[in-house]
Amino acid sequence: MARPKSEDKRNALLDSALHIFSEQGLSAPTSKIAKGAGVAEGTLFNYFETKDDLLNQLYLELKVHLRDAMLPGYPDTQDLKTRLHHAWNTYVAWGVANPQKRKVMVLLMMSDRLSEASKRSGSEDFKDIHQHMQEGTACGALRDQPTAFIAAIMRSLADTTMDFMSNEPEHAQRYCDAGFAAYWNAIATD
Amino acid sequence: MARPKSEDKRNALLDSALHIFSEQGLSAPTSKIAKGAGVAEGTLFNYFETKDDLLNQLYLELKVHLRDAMLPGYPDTQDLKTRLHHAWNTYVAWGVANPQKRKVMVLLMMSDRLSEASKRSGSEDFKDIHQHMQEGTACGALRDQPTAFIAAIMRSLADTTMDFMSNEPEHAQRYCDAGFAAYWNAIATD
Amino acid sequence: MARPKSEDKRNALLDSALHIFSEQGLSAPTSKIAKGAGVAEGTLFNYFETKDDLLNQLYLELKVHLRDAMLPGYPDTQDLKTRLHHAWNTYVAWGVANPQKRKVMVLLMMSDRLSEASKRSGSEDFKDIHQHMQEGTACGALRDQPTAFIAAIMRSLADTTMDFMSNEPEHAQRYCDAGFAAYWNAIATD
Amino acid sequence: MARPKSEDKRNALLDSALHIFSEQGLSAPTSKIAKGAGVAEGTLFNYFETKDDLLNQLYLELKVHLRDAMLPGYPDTQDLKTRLHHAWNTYVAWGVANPQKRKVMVLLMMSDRLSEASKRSGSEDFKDIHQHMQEGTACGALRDQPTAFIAAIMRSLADTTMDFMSNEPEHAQRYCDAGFAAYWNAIATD
DNA sequence: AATGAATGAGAATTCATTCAT
DNA sequence: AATGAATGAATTCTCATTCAT
Repeated sequence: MARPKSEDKRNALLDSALHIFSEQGLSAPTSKIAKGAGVAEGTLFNYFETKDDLLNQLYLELKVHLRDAMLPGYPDTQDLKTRLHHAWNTYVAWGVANPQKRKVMVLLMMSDRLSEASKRSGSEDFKDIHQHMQEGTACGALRDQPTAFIAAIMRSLADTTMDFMSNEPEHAQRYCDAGFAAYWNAIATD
Repeated sequence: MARPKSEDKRNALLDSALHIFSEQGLSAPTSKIAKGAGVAEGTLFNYFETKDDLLNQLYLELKVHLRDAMLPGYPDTQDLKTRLHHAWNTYVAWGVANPQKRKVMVLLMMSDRLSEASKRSGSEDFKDIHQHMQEGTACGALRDQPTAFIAAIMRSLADTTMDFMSNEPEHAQRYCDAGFAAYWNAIATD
Repeated sequence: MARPKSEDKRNALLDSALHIFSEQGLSAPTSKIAKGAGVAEGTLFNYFETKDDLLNQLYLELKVHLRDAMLPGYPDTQDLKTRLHHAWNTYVAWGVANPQKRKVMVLLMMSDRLSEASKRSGSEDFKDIHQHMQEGTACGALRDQPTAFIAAIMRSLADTTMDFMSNEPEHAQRYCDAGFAAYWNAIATD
Repeated sequence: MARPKSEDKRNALLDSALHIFSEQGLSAPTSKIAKGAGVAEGTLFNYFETKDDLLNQLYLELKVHLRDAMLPGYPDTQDLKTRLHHAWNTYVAWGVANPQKRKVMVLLMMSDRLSEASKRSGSEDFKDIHQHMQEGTACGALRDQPTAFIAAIMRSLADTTMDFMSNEPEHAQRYCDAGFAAYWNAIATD
């Protein structure tokens, strides 16, 4: 009875938000997002209570999308380097394939518009991955540092690497390899 | 003396902008900035044509400020590790001492409101420092990568390090040391 | 039975409107009214063409409700004072027992959203009562004034009285008696 | 320096608000009020922080306006009837001369948008007048009722009276006199 | 040059009403 | 008839910028 709230429209709105935020920043007006999704301005607020709600839900979608890109095929049983390499490669591949998603994710994390609940839920999504990375990191320069630090360093190195990959696509592979080599050297001792 | 526009006021405006942007983001209204500087709303536009102009000039000021913190005492003649350690230490010291400046600098760089001219001019300021870092980096995992990459990696590692230092001040020194060790391992081979 | 639109639903809507308007004023959204009645937003417009139509019909319902509270047991054959006392007592009793109805009735009358037809129809309902009050008012200060004026004055005095009764329930009876005494003195000479 | 905030504009806004509210109710849009005052939409918010602020300030202006109409020439030293007659006459004269002000005042008082502070301040304005009315009311049907009740009754009787005066201007004087006679009979015994 | 009032183009929402299901 | 998603005009308020003083 009545039209069901369409998952398509919700996705169209999130997708439109993604594109517009990546181009114009999070201050882009909701009217443009609605137009980009092909719906009326008011319709956006049928799917998201407020703009901030849209922001938070978009964040969670992105987190899940990234996790789903990183989790499959995780070489649980292999040694640390192999596991980290998998994390590195899947993260970089995701970021290179989804530059807008990566950019908006950063904008969101810097924006102070994410609720504590969203942040928690977003971290929750990555519990598995962090656990996979955790075991056996205990060597090298970062021997005594918390896993969060190791993970944050991977993230920052990978992000920097991706920036260069995007700017010089012809050297993308070289940067990717060098980036991981640097990361591995940074945290471990062969 | 005969200069009509007071340098003091300009500085007060930039300073106020820094504080307000660091607290409220770049979308903070110009009226608040003017108030924080103790001048009238309209006066701001005697010193900066537009809000974007203010943003760009603030960016350049921050870049120069950082460079002036990193350049003096540079151990030109010492070996690479010593030089990089100096860069690391001065950068981290600056960031820890000026968290607002660091935060606003990041906000500005992510904001797509910086003109190409500003970005170029900002890079220009760091030519010297990059040159100092450049010589003799040719070893380790990043042997064949451009200095810009090496520098960007330092920046990202240092930024991550500083985030942890701020969050856990009691372990600040440990993070700082571990961060540099990681960096050095990342790029060089002893 | 064969009636498609349910009288129950119509009543539920009017009842919900009453409660919500009394709490939030006439600008309360129709969606809340529908929800309060346990029907869908759109259903409201199957029973009332527009919000204004709902307002007008609610007004008429309230008028009838009040009349039905005042009419039974009217001491037609008694003297004026007795009749007016009956009118006073039944009106006050109704108002005290139905504060929401009284409030919304006032809101509606002040709202300029009642059609002429509704106003006329509402007055029509009170023709009998006015007639009952009319006969033999010809004495006292209001000797030469139209019954409508006498009735309006009763209404305003009773409303004021009820406001004080509500605010000071412990003195309700005193106010009620004093109010009627004042009214009787106002219009008649013993 | 700079344009001073003009008292004229503030008055034009309050005046425009008065006219528009009296015709369309308190839900009339601020844009119409601004237009009616001959200023830009945004200008309204230079003079009144919010629409509610405008409402509250308008209320206070009206209260003061009424008080200024009732206070001068108050026959302090005369007997009660004379004093009440003065109050009655000045109030009715004000209401008849300013039907919009009277209507909007009622709308405001019923609106639940007045702050406690405004209500208090509005009452404060009438302290003198209430005091003048107070002394020596101790007789008649309302002998034992609080002054507030006596005053409220005057107000409601006078309002009703004015409604009839407006509807039948040719009998205005008759209604006015009859109204006061009714009031006096209501509360006192000669 | 300095001031701050004035401006008006947005911005995020709300909501009566329509209409596909 | 009932539903509730979709609509888009309307609303309050913000803010970069202009301009009279």
